[in-house]
Amino acid sequence: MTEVTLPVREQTACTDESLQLGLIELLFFAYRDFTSDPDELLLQYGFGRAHHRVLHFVTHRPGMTVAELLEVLRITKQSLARVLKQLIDTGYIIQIPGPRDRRQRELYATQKGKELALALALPQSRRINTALREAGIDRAVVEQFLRAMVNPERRRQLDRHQPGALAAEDDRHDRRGTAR
Amino acid sequence: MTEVTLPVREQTACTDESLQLGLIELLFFAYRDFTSDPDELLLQYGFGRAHHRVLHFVTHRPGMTVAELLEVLRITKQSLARVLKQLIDTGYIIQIPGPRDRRQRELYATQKGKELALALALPQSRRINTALREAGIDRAVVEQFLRAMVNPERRRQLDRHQPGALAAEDDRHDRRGTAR
DNA sequence: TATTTATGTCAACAAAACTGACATATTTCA
DNA sequence: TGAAATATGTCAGTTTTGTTGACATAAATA
Repeated sequence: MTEVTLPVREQTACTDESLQLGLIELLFFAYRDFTSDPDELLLQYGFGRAHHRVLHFVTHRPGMTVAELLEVLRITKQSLARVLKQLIDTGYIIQIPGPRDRRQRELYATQKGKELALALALPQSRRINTALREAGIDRAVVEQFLRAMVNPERRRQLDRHQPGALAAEDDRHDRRGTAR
Repeated sequence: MTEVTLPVREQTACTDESLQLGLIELLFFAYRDFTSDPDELLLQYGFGRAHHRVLHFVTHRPGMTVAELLEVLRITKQSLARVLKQLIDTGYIIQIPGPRDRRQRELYATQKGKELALALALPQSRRINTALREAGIDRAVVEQFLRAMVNPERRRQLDRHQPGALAAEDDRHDRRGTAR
């Protein structure tokens, strides 16, 4: 029964650090419950988690192009097309031709879309706030840890697109400006 | 552009707490990168993430029954059957009839299975350790937060099955003992 | 003008979940 | 003991969400 607690020799031989089995499992359980929060609501709208993700990013990065959305979600355009089309057809998202480059489609959440995005964020936000309070931990501490868990290449994006930070849009416009 | 930072009125009206948009996104990005760590390895073995999860829990809760595995994973038996059968057929997991109840199948990882489970845990563990170091945070703090993120009903299971804790097996045997 | 780029779309496919139905062996209960 | 409940396995069909590959269109760019 003791040898099931995984080979300690290999563990120390490879990394001289502990195998974080506890945190690995906790991440699984915590994330599963966290994502299950909006599920019931999504079901009522006939949407799935893929729709949730698209609506979230379009709402919080208004004016995002299709290419930018693909890069954030890391899926193929064919995969995105299905859910995005549904969100557009049902009036949660609108597309407008890019003012500088008319090939691009800038994406915006409608009022209806913003309201749904908020309704989906509320239970997740409540879970996080409750957990922070119960554990007696400051938001910034968890934020630091999670940020460090993200691949370094991706962290730049996070800095540019802090939800609520307005620098993001300006930055995007700058890039497109200099590209001409 | 400012109204996109979501209706502050509703936010305060509902919960008097902040909408944790930053943490919601960070959880998405962090978990995605975290789960992508073992992907390359899994691909080489012709397995997917579903196999990873099954192998993980069978390795760290040896003697688990099919029913217990289903409860932890929260999937249907038809869904489990497919991946479990593959793991058994390829010699990563074995089944033995429960000694007390011969209808049950107790699941055990083979040596081969334990080795793969370890190899899959290593990159995830490394990411966690690096993140803790970079953020200068103690493991216990993150553990407290993640535990509080899990649905309260589930936390009991976590206490019984701390990876590395040996009380789990005894507990299970006790339960089955009294059931007769 | 020719090429590249941004987007859209068609078709086929795969992983991993689901439901519903039914079979078998074993245990439990009246 | 015989009937009912339980643990597991399996067949068949469906859904969601991802994939590849191919090709079309409009707009920008060299």
